[in-house]
Amino acid sequence: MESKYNPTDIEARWYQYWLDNKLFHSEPDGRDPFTIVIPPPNVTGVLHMGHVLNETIQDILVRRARLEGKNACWVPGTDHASIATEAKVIKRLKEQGINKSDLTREEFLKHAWAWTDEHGGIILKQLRKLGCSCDWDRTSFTMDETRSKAVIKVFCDLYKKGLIYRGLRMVNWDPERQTALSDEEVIYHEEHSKFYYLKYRVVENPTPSLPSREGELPEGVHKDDKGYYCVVATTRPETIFGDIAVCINPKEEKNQWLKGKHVIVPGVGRVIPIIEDRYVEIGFGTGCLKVTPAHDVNDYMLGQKYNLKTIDIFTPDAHLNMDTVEDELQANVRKYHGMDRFECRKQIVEDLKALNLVEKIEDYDNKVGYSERTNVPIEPRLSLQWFVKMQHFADIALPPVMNDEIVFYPAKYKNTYRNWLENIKDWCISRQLWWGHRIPAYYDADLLAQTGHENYPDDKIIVSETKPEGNYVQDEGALDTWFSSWLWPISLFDGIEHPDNKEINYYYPTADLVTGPDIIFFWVARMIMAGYEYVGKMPFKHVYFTGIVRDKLGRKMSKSLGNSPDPLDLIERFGADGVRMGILLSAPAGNDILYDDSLCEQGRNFCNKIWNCFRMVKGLEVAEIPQPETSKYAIEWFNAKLAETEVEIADLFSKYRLSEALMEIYKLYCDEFSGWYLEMIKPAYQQPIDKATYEATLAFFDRLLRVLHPFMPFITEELWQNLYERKEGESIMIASLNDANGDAPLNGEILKEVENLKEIIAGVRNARASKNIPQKERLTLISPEPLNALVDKLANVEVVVNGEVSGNCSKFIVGTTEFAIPMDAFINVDEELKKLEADLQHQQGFLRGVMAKLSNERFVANAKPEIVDLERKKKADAEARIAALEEAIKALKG
RNA sequence: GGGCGUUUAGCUCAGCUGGUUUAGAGCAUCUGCCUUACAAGCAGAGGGUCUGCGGUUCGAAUCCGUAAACGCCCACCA
Repeated sequence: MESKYNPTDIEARWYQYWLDNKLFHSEPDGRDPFTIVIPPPNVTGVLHMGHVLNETIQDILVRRARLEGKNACWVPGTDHASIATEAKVIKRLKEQGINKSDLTREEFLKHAWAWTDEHGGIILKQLRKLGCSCDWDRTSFTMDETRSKAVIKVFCDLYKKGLIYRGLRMVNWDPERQTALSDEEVIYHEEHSKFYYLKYRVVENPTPSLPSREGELPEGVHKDDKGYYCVVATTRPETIFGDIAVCINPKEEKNQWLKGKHVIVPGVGRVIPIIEDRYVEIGFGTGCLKVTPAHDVNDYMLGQKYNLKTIDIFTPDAHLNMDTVEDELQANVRKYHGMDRFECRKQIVEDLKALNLVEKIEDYDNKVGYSERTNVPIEPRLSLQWFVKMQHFADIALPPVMNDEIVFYPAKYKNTYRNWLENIKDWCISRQLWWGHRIPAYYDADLLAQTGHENYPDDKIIVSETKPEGNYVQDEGALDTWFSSWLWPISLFDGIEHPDNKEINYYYPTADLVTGPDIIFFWVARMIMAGYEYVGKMPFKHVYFTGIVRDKLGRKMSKSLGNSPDPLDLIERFGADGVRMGILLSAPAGNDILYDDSLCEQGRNFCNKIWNCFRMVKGLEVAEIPQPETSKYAIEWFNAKLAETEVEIADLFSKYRLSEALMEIYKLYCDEFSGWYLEMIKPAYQQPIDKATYEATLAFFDRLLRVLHPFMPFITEELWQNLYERKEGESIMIASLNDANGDAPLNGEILKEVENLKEIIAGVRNARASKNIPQKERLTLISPEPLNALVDKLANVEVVVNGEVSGNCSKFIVGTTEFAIPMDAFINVDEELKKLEADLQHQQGFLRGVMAKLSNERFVANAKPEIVDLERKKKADAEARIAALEEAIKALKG
């Protein structure tokens, strides 16, 4: 065996072995189920560090459950990612010189499926490299037959229940992809923009009393050589073509003079009324708000309230459409026709400046909504869309999380969840896209020709899983991707089409969901809703929210920054086990993780350490010789240590503190097993080991491997297979933790004893280190009491009980016991004194602290008796130590 | 503008209902060692007035209040 672990071949070999033996596959049986459904990655996506974190955690949970004897089932699959995939397909078509608009829906879908087949599933292949133990036989796709049927059935069902409706609403419009988006798909960015103060001339003459003496105008009243005007501040001057009113707050003093007047939209010439509504905030801006009902959510609200007309001045791709402006004004606005909205903004401001209709321009920071997918500013747009009524769903989904039937890790996300559900808005589920589940709504073709979509009567819409007989046309829209995702834990087991089937009854509710907090609304909340609506039960019992993977400077990993390493490359360099350890090591639930390659390096080094432990153990020559007492003792101790750590790890698992569990195991291997146990039982150079010790050591190794296996599946399988003769088909994957645990009682006494021995040994090593005495040189250790022979073995000292302490000695104290190492040739009295005195000072300080408490009557009176007793013991111990130190110092000086 | 979270060693974090030898881990650093499993290693060491201020208490990193910094989520101020 090489002295370095070489993961590449080993990983490929064992993954194939697991596949060949169908060890990932699950069927319902008599065991307890443990189910995880994968958060389906985008079908055409590639593996990034976020996936590595997420999937590693899931694999750890699944593998652990398997070792615990549960029937673990991890269902993989991919998401069709409607808008993202459609964008990629369009981009590719463009590269081939094809425009989407030149294709029919069917032609486009052919291209999309071709793309999906070509790129789909790459990410699932990559998961295998990571070691993920998914049940690949169950691989699903949100647009495969079963999942699609479920989506359509649910749509029809909710429509029948009156929970889905069609309506003309102001929605978030993505002008790039030309589709509606849900509120959740809009991301707001703070932006440095401008506040444009525009002059709206007042048509009527002001009341004669208005101008004050000496030509001074009251606040809010403006006049120039062309007459009176009011000032409207806006961040979006390009929308003035759609202005239909100017709104003031009826209570605002400075704008009283405008009541009942009309003003002229600058540059456009439209005469519009001044309206009054308390919505306008007093004191903000000029107090005059331009009302553009077609292009702003609040303006739309005002428009509805005052029955204003709407003029939509944008095309679906957010270019100016002047055809909607009144004929008599066309001459004024025609030049803007077809302009891009931002280009138009510049132009209109220039033109208004030339007309002296711009009062001023100020810098202004405001929030602008961007499309999550295309990163283009959202245009609020009035359009006919499909919605899910959400109040019902909020009502059924809130209580189980708030009362911890579904447990969130970390719990802080309960707040976020509640906040969203308590302010729930209806969910816009229709998208003007082709790639996705087509909305199963049908319109009578003749009637539609007469009415158009907007005026088509609702009661004539047929919503059906199959196309109705006759001349019907189907709705052009597709459904939001999340409308299929929210069914995922149910539809994976065909629980929508066939409720009560064997699989759904066995695997549902699933055990854990592992996902990022960024999709708590998109996905987690909605799955809970669908779960209760369609199965009547929660979809999962625990939700583990991972953090966001950042680089070591704290920046989010992104393609554009180029700070995201390629996981496959990392696996190549450090091994999958190393990468898994690296990503997990500093990833407590909910905290962002600052990724750095050095973490994977630590993972790789750990693999190497385990590898060498194995080499050492298997390299031992076994002989029929008596077992040394020290080995017997070491075995007894390590048995207790292992049992203690196993309990600790189980506890950490139950709290989902996986990185801490891994750290415990790491220390168990490196410090306890390798650093202490193996040194304790190691035979002298080129000597054989006795059989009993050897067997016990192999058994320990077996247990160690099992407890580590969920974290590092490959190296543990490799070593486990080589530890004993194994039969074909055997695997550590399906070994049982319980078998390995045995029923080792926790021997607390020996654990304490060995900690004490370790301190004594460390004391000797310390003395050696500071005096530069090599390990080979045998020393004498004077002890007031007999010591376990392990001290001799590990510290290379001859223990003399109550030997005479004369001449120069290096002294140290463990607990309250003083030890001395005669070493007159090497001693430096000054240094030794310094050390002892420092210790003495520390002890005295400590004692003062204890005494302060004990001499405080109120402490003695109020504190719990056991606490007081403890302080008394501390006092006694400290005093004993101080006495020992003082004596040692005296002897040294003497 | 609301809400939530964080602030402990150079870095990343534990420290659960206040008391357990005057704060722990891993990494990094420093000092010795190529010691017969492992230099991707071993043995040792240094390093923190627990963000500031105030309070409760016999006793506070821990509970309460307050301030600051950072982060996240939500919200229609043009």
